[in-house]
Amino acid sequence: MPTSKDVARLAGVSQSTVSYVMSGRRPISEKTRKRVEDAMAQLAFQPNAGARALASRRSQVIGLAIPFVPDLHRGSMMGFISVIATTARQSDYDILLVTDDEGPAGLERVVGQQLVDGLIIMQVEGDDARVPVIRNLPVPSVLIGIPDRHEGLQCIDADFELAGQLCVEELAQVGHETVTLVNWQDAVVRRHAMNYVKRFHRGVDRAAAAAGLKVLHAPGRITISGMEKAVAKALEQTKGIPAFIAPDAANQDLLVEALNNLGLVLGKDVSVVVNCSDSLAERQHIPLTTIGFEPDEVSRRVVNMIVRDLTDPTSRPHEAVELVRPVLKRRKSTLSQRPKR
Amino acid sequence: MPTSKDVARLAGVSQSTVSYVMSGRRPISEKTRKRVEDAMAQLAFQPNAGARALASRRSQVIGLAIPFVPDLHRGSMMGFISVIATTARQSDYDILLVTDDEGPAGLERVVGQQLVDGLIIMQVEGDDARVPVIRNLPVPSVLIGIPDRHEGLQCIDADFELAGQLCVEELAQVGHETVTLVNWQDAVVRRHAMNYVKRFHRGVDRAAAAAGLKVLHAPGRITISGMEKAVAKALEQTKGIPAFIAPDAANQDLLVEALNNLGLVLGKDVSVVVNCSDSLAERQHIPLTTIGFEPDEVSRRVVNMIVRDLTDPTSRPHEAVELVRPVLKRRKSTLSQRPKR
DNA sequence: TTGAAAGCGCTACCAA
DNA sequence: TTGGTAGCGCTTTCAA
Repeated sequence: MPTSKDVARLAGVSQSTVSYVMSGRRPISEKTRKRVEDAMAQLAFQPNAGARALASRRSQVIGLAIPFVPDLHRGSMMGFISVIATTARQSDYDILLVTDDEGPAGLERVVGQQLVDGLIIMQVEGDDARVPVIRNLPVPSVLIGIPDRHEGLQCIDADFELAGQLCVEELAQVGHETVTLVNWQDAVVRRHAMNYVKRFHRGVDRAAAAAGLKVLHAPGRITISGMEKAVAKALEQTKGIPAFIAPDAANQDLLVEALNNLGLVLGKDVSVVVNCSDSLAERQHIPLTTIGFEPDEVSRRVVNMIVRDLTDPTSRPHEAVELVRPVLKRRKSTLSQRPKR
Repeated sequence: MPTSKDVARLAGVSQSTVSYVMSGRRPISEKTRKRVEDAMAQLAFQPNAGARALASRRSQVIGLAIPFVPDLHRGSMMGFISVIATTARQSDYDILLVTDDEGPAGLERVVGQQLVDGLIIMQVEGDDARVPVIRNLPVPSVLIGIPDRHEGLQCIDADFELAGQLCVEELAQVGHETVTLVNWQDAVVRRHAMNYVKRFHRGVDRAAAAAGLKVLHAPGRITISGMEKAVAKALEQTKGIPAFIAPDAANQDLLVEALNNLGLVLGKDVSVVVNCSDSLAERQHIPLTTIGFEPDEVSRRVVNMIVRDLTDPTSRPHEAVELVRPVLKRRKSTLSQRPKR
């Protein structure tokens, strides 16, 4: 493999000139630049990453901490990862995976070995063991998800509170007076209760209070019979035409099925609005009014945040919480337009 | 950050001794080893990856080429990635992502920069543009999927031919004389026609010939009405109780729905066997007899293949095609036990 | 069983 | 606008 020394010799310049042509860190005359670039092309030169990292103390690699148990959200996760990797490349960074089964120690390892210049942490929970660790790491990191204690950290997440609010407003607008919020399934609640689940609920409750709506809370059943019971109970306690908000993807199909089984016609006898917490694109097929997020946007923004930290030497450890706006997809046919008063 | 020089000083040995303690490449007395290890622990020493890569000419990183368009199989993909990363760590390798949108050039880049010691290529198609490129790369690589021309390459894939065969045998065993094979959806066929689609069909056709069954081919519709037409047509041409094989996940739900709509009772009026090309685990909820693959096994084996290449200096570029056996999950209730003769 | 020292290929400082 | 050169932190040969 050719080295920059070979390039320098062929171009008749010094090795440092070759280096400066690559980095652009000092002015080079058009003439020598051309000679160097020709030589590089002729030799098919590629700079050695290890040597570069050693000399410059920057690896041009970002560590991406991926969740170990991808049974929930597994589909959307993939979208995040590939967009993150693609976006990182645009700024000349590569992505190295850090799996969760190494635990927080994995983060210390890749940083300690100076394999990575920074970290992106996916699926951050309210009380996440990785958070105290990254606080003490000498590299910048950006979190996807908002931990309870996030002073001094940079986080980005979907705005679940706003999503909850929009769901309610949508239903209030067509005249509903009572809405039933179907919770996430238990596994999710257990894991993320203190995080986005809470934020979504808060958005729902506040908007309902503001609009004078009553909110019924149904548990997030994962069986059809459980769901039917929950729906029946909600119906009893609802006056006027019932309305449902179902944020958990696993429950959305069940809810529709349960309503069907009970002989309720969507958009006529009942309204349903769902929140797609993960990927909007993925659940396009659901014929419901949905509020979801563009996963690509989160990915792009998270990369931009860390790249800025990595390239801009000023403005260091500043706290920032970015919330990504949900996108509403309205399907009129699933909203009952004439609720009884 | 402490260096191996610092460790050496603290332990009162030379830097080379520290290096040999880490690599184990030469005998060290128990006494000095202890001193060095204590010093390392005391300083929380971590070797600098760049320096190590530069000096040893091995980065201990494996490049993982992930598909750009993960709309199909997106869920299972995630499982592959995390298991690959986890398994690689057991052999002290990290995983660097190479996105497909850099094209084959991305592979040349990471190898040329000596960022990676080897490559794992996911989702290889029959006629894959990356294949000619990796042939000329000076590092080992392992493919997931089998390209048409694979002389001298190391590939691993699910055994789709065997899967097709098992589907047919399962139906033959309960007495069916005609089976209808519902094709993959068009998008998949277009992309993978020459690869696993063909292999699955071959398995079906051969087993059918051997058992004296007739095979009807239905197109892989993606609308319910299209599916109903296809089913109706299949019924006309079937004598005895009809049986279906539906390998494409997207079609499986549709098929069941279409059968329902036509008033056919699964396991009584009709038998259905499906192949889950991607992840067995993911589609456990389907109440059908399925033939699928353990995605984790593919992932583990692919990593083991490349690690062996990377660590065992002998036995180089050898061709190998490993096929992973499908796993049958039988649900008696979905197989009609008394077909007419 | 251990040490000394020469690089690995690049960056960046100091001069010119 | 360019060149010379001293490292970056590790591995590995050569000697002892």
